[in-house]
Amino acid sequence: MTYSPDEFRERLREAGLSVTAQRLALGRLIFSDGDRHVNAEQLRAEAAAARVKVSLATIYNTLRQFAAADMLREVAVDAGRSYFDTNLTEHHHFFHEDEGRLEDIPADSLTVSGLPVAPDGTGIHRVDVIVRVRTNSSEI
Amino acid sequence: MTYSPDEFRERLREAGLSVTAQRLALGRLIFSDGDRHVNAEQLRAEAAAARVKVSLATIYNTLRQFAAADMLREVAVDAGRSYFDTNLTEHHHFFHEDEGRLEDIPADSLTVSGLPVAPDGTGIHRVDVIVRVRTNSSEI
DNA sequence: GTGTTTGCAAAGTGTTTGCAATTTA
DNA sequence: TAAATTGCAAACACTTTGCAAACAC
Repeated sequence: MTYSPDEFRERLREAGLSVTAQRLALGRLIFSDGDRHVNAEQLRAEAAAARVKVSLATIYNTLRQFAAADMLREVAVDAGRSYFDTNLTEHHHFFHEDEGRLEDIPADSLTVSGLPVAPDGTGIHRVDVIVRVRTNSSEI
Repeated sequence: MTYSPDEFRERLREAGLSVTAQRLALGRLIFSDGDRHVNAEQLRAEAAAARVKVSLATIYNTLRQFAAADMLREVAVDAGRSYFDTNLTEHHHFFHEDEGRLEDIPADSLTVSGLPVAPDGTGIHRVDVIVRVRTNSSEI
């Protein structure tokens, strides 16, 4: 996902969030570069590198708020950390277990067929496919 | 998965784990009832209910050791908790988001086709399909 | 001006670890 | 009796929260 500065302000307003320096700065870091995956710690490092002054608490709150506003999608791959994806279209993920890194798999290169009916009283909210990959042990 | 008492002792030895009262008791709780999903907190509650004396630290260590010994498979569905599955055969999961509960989807009722090649230098370790379901909002 | 947001530090959750006492092999 | 395991409490990683000061509208 990518927003123009104006679109992004607009998007914040739609979400009922006021336009603050922190949200603009984090939004720029998160959304300026096409589809990507972030977690709080990475974002803190990027903010530091870009000399953006934001507290870690605000980073967490912002990620949560953006996810609640459907500007980010949370991806559960690791019991330890939360990852957020800027790509909101249907697609799946490679998870590099060695590096703790996510990579998109375009929706059309992978098909889930024969999806079972959801158990009684429930409806399908989402289907996540995580292809866990590992670095090949070096060969001769 | 289910083990007879002797099989279970044997399985522990294969894994290089000594046979202790705690591992037997937890093993009984985990593996006595066909395929199931556990997390540490649930197991603690079950142990308490069964008047099994085990510390929470031992529960965590045991779950980790059983997973390392391929007696359990860890399933990542939630950034908060770790879930462990006794079903080691190929299959997938419903995750009941409202209840934080896993349910098996038999392997043959769902097919993933067109699996992409793993990125250069990596190999596929596992493919996890999580079908996230939610309780239907009550209708009129 | 009023309500929202920020940042800090403190608290919270789930998990791991150091170490003395206990148990297993 | 040597090595492994347990339980406790302390430490840990990640995340959330309470509240006063700062900011948006």
